[in-house]
Amino acid sequence: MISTRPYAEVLARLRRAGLRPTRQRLALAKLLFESGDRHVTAEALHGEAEAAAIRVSLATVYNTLHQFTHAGLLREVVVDAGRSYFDTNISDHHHFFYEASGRLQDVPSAEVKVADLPAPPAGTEVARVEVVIRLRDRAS
Amino acid sequence: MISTRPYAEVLARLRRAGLRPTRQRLALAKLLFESGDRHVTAEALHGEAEAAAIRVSLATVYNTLHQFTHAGLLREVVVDAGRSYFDTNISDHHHFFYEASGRLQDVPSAEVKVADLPAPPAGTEVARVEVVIRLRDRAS
DNA sequence: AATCTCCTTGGAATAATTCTAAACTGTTGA
DNA sequence: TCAACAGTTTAGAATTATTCCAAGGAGATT
Repeated sequence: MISTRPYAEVLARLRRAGLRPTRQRLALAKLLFESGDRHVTAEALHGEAEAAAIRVSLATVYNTLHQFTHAGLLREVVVDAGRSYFDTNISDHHHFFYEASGRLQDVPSAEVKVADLPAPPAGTEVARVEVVIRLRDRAS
Repeated sequence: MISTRPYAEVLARLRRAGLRPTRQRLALAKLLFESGDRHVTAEALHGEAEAAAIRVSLATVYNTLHQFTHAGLLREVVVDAGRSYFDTNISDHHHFFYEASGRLQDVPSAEVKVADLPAPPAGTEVARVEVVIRLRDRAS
């Protein structure tokens, strides 16, 4: 039964990433990774934690999101000035961005073909190619 | 002679965009549009203006960048959390982003092929497709 | 030149994020 | 089991980028 060991899975995930499994990290990891692919901001995750009666400071939420990102558990996506989104889907994929609502949505990499990329300038290498499809409400 | 009417060109550009050609807008437009394709932040442009002995407040730089963007003279590019870049190249193209230095560089749209875009969700239309090639320094 | 509207300004306000120093806790080794 | 260390968390201050505001200034039109 999963419910008898509710933290086993996220605990293993943290250990694999070499992160000390503290209460806060376990709780945040649970929120992040146990409900499918998500795109959260620090504020939003902090709000969820509060709603779930988990006491975590906003600073810790920021720390944790960045640590998870460095550990490869999350991906940071920048689409909106002055707001960072963290994506629990770390596989190769792209995004729809709803400009009106600020919502992000995954687009499987299979549904977009990016070809003929120019060679990276000397001394650099490609860290990632991001495709953002910005959507606006259709007038009509 | 161009030098006898140094503002004629930017003045015409502002008029075409329906923007009242004030001293500040003229000066900023000159900085922006008379040296090829550029990617500036508000702070950077404000610094340039100061260096050129043009007295403009930072608030006006922000106002102007947004007005130019709405008028189609600039394009806003978001690649870096908490920092907006304004691109004087408004033609269809993409970007290299040097993560180490925060520099942006144009990539002609002809050099990247994006195909098989998924259809935009119902009620929306594609405002723009942005491809950002994130570069890191090559370790070696 | 009068007038109207739009623009610019400095400074305060806001928002997102980072910093800091002190208190706390998971882990390790005895 | 417990001491002790290193890594973690915290509240609140600090920082950064940007926006807001109210008042004065300046293009445009007559």
